[in-house]
Amino acid sequence: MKKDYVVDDVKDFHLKEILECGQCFHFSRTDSGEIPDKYEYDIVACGRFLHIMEEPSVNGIKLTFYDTDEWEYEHIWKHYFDLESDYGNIKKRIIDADPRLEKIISENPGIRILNQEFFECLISFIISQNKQIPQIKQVVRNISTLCGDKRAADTIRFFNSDFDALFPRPDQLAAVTEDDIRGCKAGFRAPYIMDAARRVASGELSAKELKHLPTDEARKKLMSVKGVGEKVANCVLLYSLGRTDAFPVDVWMKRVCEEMYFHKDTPKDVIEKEMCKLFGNVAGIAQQYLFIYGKDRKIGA
DNA sequence: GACCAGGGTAACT
DNA sequence: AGTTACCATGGT
Repeated sequence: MKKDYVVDDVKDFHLKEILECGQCFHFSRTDSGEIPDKYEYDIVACGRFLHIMEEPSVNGIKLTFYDTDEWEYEHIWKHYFDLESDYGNIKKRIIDADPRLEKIISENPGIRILNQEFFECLISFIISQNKQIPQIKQVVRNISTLCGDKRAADTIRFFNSDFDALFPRPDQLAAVTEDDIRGCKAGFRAPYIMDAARRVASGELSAKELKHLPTDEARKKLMSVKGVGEKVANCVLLYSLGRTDAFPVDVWMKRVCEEMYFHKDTPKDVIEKEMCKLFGNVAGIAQQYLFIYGKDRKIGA
């Protein structure tokens, strides 16, 4: 059994805000919630099962990665949780662009943009179209159970949720049938998922290639997949390819931006363009603070 | 039963 | 180029 790995005095970090702001779908809170400021989550990501705990500490928060060694933290989780980025500086740049964001950021100051695995992110946000977050999570779970690598029982301490498999690799998902995917409650998205899986499995579409392209060209290439439009492409760029200049506009962002900036019904592409102009290279991160702010307050709904 | 959900496509003007 | 019906499924 591996030891646990502890990281102390982490700033600008809150597990609940990071995981439950709609950027990822393969996790579950497992603690009772009875101890103030303590959180435990099971996360399935990066081809691994992780149980993680957050507690308050003197200067920031303390994270415990269970059954994790130093190599795994340094090479996998540090990047996944975006712990290399200076969110103090990022917040400053956002607030410089629009001082009204200071109050909005202060409502969820622990948000970070995860660096997710490309294939899972692509499929997850294809699923996301016209679905609510709890349903997206269910389909992601169903697809994992369908054809992902199974978790060996009792190998990870405190892993309490019923996640029984990893998200499938492209070849695993490409090998099942469209009806199998429909059986996962994917509905009309099933053929989209098959198309994406086959194109990634064949090597026609890859994270490595997309990372070398300018954001506009990478977006265009992603949108050549059936079922991937402007919004889904921007989510993949932001959440898995490190493009913080990508600004996804969903129903909530449309409502929030119309209330704060446009004061009238405005096309989504206009909103995207203007917000990118305002926030530049940190637009996608500004989007995340605005998204959860608007959703929590049901602005415009 | 109508309406909506972290939308996108195809078929219309 | 800009609008509109339709797409499965589950929740209110």
